[in-house]
Amino acid sequence: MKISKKSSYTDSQQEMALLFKALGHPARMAIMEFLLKVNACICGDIVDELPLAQPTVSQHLKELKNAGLIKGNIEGNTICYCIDENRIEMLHQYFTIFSSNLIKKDNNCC
Amino acid sequence: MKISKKSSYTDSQQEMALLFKALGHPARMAIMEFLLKVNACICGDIVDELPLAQPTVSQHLKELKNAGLIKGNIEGNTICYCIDENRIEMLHQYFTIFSSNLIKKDNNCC
DNA sequence: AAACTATATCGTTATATTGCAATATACAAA
DNA sequence: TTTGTATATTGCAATATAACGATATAGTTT
Repeated sequence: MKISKKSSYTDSQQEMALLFKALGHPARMAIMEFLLKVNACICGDIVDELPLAQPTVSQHLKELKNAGLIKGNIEGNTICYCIDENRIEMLHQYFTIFSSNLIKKDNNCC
Repeated sequence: MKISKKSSYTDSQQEMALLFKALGHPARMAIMEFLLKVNACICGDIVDELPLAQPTVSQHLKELKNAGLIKGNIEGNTICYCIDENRIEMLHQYFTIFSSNLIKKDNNCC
């Protein structure tokens, strides 16, 4: 091994990676955008909307929920899902900061 | 099969998913943030920075490059990598719009 | 040209993800 | 309480990803 090598990644890097990973599938992007479009919440309509079987949708919803990107609320028979605004704001902030750090600098290659 | 079922995802959903997927790994987040930190460009220093072997880093760089998140410039013996600002701006924009669409609405559940 | 340096590619192994049929759970309605 | 509806879980097969040693490529230096 060469010289140093950091042993691990920062908490932030790991947390952000989990968020991005959750968004890193077209079906989950479609779910997020569908939830955005239909405003409030929805449950099994997502199954009708996507070209996927119910268990597969359920699994994708679980992943989005684990990442904190959506919330689910049990209402009798159904479960009402909606986007967690805080998480979206977090992502928005991340790129605002990233972007402004980029602009300040000047690449001397590429 | 129930009623309709859209056959596929939009181009945008697929493209964004590819971007997020590329960012969905702590090593690649670390590379992006390292490139941001060191301002200009870097090549094999990333190998020293991360707890990964050279082929693994090379592979992660390739994925980031395929997603268009970074650019690589051959300079004699070395390759100088840097962030593609346009792609970052695209991501920033995405969440700006997403976020503003969210705020306008009022969830009636969750 | 030979040796060295930086990076990419190949081949392989281990692990994770995706998708779904079948089944379970839990509530609702009859 | 039986039937139906909505959702989750399980188990499995197919595929993708992550990591890395070995090796290839390409430029640099001597």
